[in-house]
Amino acid sequence: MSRPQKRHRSHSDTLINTRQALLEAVLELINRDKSFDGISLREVTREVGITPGAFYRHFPDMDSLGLELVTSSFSTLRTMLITVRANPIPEELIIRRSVETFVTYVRAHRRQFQFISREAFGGVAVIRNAINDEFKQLEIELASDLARLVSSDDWSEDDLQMLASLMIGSMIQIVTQQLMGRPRGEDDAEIIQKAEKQLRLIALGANAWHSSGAKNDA
Amino acid sequence: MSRPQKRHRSHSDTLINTRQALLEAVLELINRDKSFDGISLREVTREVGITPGAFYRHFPDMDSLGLELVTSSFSTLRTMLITVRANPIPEELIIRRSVETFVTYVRAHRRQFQFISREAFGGVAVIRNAINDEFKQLEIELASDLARLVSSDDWSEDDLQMLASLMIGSMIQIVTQQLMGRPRGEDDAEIIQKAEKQLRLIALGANAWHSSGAKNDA
DNA sequence: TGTACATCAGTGAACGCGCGTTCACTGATGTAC
DNA sequence: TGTACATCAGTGAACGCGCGTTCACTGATGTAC
Repeated sequence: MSRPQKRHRSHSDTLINTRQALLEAVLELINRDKSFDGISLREVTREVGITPGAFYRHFPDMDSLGLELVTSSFSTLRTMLITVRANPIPEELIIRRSVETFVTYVRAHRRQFQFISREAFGGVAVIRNAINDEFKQLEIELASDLARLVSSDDWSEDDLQMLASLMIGSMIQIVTQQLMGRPRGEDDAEIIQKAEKQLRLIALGANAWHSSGAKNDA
Repeated sequence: MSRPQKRHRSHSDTLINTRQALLEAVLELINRDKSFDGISLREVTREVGITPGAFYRHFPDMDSLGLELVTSSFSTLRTMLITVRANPIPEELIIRRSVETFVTYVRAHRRQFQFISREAFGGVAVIRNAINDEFKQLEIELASDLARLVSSDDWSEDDLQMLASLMIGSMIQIVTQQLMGRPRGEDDAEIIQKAEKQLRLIALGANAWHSSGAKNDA
């Protein structure tokens, strides 16, 4: 735990560092079972080791800090998705490898994913909405990826959107289940296996979808 | 909004009523975009119109009140699931009717479902864990229901559990999407259609599952 | 029916505490000459 | 290279406020006789 600063820091030292430390302090406090809603500005500065007033050199208020955390966390999430897609994988293994990458990545960036999954439904409207806008965006991107993968005249735009939403939804479910388990989970293997099965079942459903006429009798 | 009491209430009047009012006040405050974590005892008593000290006549602390809210909300949820299963429905319509019932029920009990979906991933560990225990229980119940529906030697216990978890997960996803939309949503029809499609796709996947050998190559 | 008494939900004042925000300040750094 | 000055992250004290919890109390009700 950090002690109060006894001397003034140089500003080239800290202009970037303190700002970063404030962001990370919030992640740390969320990791210790707080809601963003329940974290005080003073707690955050205490964690970093600066006086409360110094907070205002970096952010106008806590909400602004929270919004920046949303942006940077989703940037991490996007990096992961690019990683997943970049590796050319034999079709046979695409689901398993994707799930493995995903679960590994979540474990490596535990606190950011914890922030997103906790605040996606949380009490601070401005942050909740920002997170859900980002998820909507991910769904749109995934839908356009899927359009390239399937023979697209079998799928309406609406149905692709629906499928993308189901997949992102399952992904969210997997993360939250992983994060809910005990911190240093070695039962990752179990989660991977379950998630893989669920995605495989969805893939089977998608396969059957375009040939079943199910899309037309709604 | 309630005004402060000017007279003492009789205790037969209130023994039950004030207690109920405290529970509902928390739901109301959550509906106004707070996290349980960010709601103060004084806010709750102010909402009800009693002095802060009177809170302790009904609950030892806020956490106890929260846990009771979990219990009563899940009792509402179970009642709904019984409603869904009770009506004998032609197989053809089972998904559509279930989704319709579900969405209607969620709208009618908006605040309780809002509480569950917000606090399921929220910052108060004791409440988050209580909610997730309840969800686990629902999955087990659903899995045993499914065991009766499918020819059960085609499905391992593990896979039934996996399917139940996927279905409950989709359900949660549907609720949160519905609650995220604007309060008096007339776009319920749109949500119903999307949710129905997603569950139909999962059903197709489940159908393909036992005949595909997918369950064996994990 | 009338009276004395026990029960107990709610009162209101008090407490010490942590909160967000403000402000004049300090002192290390980078820059201009 | 040495000096004077501007910049600005962080200080520390102060403010008024809402918080959770305690406690002796009040007064409406139900009950025993």
